[in-house]
Amino acid sequence: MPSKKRVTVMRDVAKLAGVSHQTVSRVLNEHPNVKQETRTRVLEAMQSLNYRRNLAARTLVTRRSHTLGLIGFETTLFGPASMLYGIEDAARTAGYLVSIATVRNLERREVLDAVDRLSQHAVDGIIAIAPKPAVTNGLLQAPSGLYCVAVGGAGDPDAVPTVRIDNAAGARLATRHLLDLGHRTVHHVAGPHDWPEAQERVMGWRDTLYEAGAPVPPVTFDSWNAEWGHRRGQELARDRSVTAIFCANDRIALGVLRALHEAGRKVPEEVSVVGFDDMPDSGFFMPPLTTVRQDFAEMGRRSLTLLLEHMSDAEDPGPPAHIVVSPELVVRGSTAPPPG
Amino acid sequence: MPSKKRVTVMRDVAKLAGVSHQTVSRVLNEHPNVKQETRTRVLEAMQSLNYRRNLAARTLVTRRSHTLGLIGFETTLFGPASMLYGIEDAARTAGYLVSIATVRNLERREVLDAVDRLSQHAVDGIIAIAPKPAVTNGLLQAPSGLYCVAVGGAGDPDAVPTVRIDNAAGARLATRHLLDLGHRTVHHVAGPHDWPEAQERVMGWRDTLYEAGAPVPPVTFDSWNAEWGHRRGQELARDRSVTAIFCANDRIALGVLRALHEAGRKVPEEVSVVGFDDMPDSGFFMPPLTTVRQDFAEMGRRSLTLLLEHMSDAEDPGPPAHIVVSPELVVRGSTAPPPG
DNA sequence: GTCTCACTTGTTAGCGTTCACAATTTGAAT
DNA sequence: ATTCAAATTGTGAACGCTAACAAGTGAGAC
Repeated sequence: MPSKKRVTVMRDVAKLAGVSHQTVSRVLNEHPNVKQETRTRVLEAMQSLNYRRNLAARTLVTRRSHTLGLIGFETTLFGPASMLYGIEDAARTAGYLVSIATVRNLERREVLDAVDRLSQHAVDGIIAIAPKPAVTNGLLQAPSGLYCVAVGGAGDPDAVPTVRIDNAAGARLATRHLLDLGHRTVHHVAGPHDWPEAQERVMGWRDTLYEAGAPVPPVTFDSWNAEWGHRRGQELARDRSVTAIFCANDRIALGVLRALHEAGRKVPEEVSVVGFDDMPDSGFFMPPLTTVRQDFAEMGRRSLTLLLEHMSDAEDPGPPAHIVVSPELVVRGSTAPPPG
Repeated sequence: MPSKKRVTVMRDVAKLAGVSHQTVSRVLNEHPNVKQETRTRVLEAMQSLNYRRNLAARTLVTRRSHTLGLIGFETTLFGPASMLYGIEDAARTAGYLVSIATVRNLERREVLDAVDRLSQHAVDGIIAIAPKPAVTNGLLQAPSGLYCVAVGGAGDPDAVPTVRIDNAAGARLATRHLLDLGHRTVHHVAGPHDWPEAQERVMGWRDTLYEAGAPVPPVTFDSWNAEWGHRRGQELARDRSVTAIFCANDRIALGVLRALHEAGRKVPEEVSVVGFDDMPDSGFFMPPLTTVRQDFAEMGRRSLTLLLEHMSDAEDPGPPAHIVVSPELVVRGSTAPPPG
């Protein structure tokens, strides 16, 4: 017969300490009105029995699971993965566990399904790594009492608290940097059309050109990967008037860099290139990439703080709060004054 | 007074359907002996009341939370992040939610702490993304009844079921490829000394050289990043006899590539370079990187399967099962026959 | 008709906490 | 000593579910 020893439970601790189970509970929850002596006695009993409280029981009665839900999309990429890390890091110190529900696409059904799974498991709140509004809209369907926050993309700001980077400002930083170096204008390789982040970067770039009175070259939206950068880079390489290219992210920049190299156009002597994100090894591209850094982990941490605040503002449903994080330009070797 | 509407509970469904709560429970758990007609009636009632069962209550009585714990290390990197994705993906289809506990270092305390957090939340099993034995050893401290599996690194094979890639085979593939191209020998830039994965790759590489009767150049262990590759690459670039370099991962390869470029040594005409991992954009390095691909997501999925099997083998504690995944060589543009 | 057995449903008792309230003790003020 | 409030502890009753058993139903065999 397999070992059938019962796990220690509050009553066992109570008996050993010579108190009632309620007193044990009070010690556990740091209730003020427990005599110091009793407290230590209980604590010792817990220690010696190696007692751990049963969170399921606690959740059942308090309706709070001390678990947070995370809805993630493309979490294998550096950005989302880092946000996840930041979120988990902050959640731990706040006494929460994080459960994840990744969505494979941004269809409404998939998102609702993720919310549903999380809410069945009684998460106290949800953070969505939400690059597209679809996710946030899904969140709104969440059963009332579930607090949500969107991070790292767009959400309807009137509906959900958000943490996002100032993409336009980042794009301005990059564009301004290139113009300041003396480039007549700056070309842009954009991300996917339906991602607000991609659009915001386009806007920041375009506005800066307008303000500087520089001509605004046509943009094409496509995707976030190196293949697209390579494809678009080949076109741009053929145009000898192109001297500065701002890419919507570092991966695109990698592709552009290669296309330029293949076309025999030197970076940064003939063409300058700027990325966005500052991925771990961007500093080792050829040449080292000048880029706009965003601190993903910090955004994750901030989003957790925001969620916790949102949760404690239970009775006071003011307008949703928003945090906008400022990006930072990292100048490396891929930018220089134009030739001639 | 804030809205105080109670959430629908099993009893409500039972009343509406005109049955007992137990019958509702049976329908929910797909118990065979429920009349078809009753079942549909209950199902309809659940639908119309938008009922979701309270998993905390269920967990309390069944002692199974349908949640799995994941202990992760450096989850922002592509490999671990992809495993996490694969695990979550498989867990979802198996009806489990995944809770994460990342460790910031591999100290014993940190790992024990993570296990503790997860077990308090009553996870049914734990998967550790465990690059170093420290993690696995921590797992062994887990309260009995908690099933553990280690993935993507080393664990004591006698103690815990594992899923790992055949690192030695991957290294052999890479080395063999270079030797077959006609290189006299192959240099290796290793990862960190205390990572079994790094050591296994060294062994595979060294064995292949031995077998081929090729000289075995000295190796240096250091870390997994591009900076190390760059540093070591500069040394190797100075040695004109070096014609082939096998790097312990793609990031190192990126650094090596740049060092060679800076030293004016052409890849692949003068020096061939091979990586390991096949990161998303390795195909857009300059030149496109020949590398050894490992399917991280698949490893994640396999580890989940293994865990589930392990859990159902409750009464039959045979020796731990192991899955070894074979890597695959992806030939791109960074390898060619030696000059001359 | 009645007996048996399989099928279907209902009843009761927990699972391990916390909550609300009652009961007791303490300590200082009268 | 007496009193009253504050501090401390204890007592039941939930929380929403499943397990175990009891009970009712109907069909087929005699």
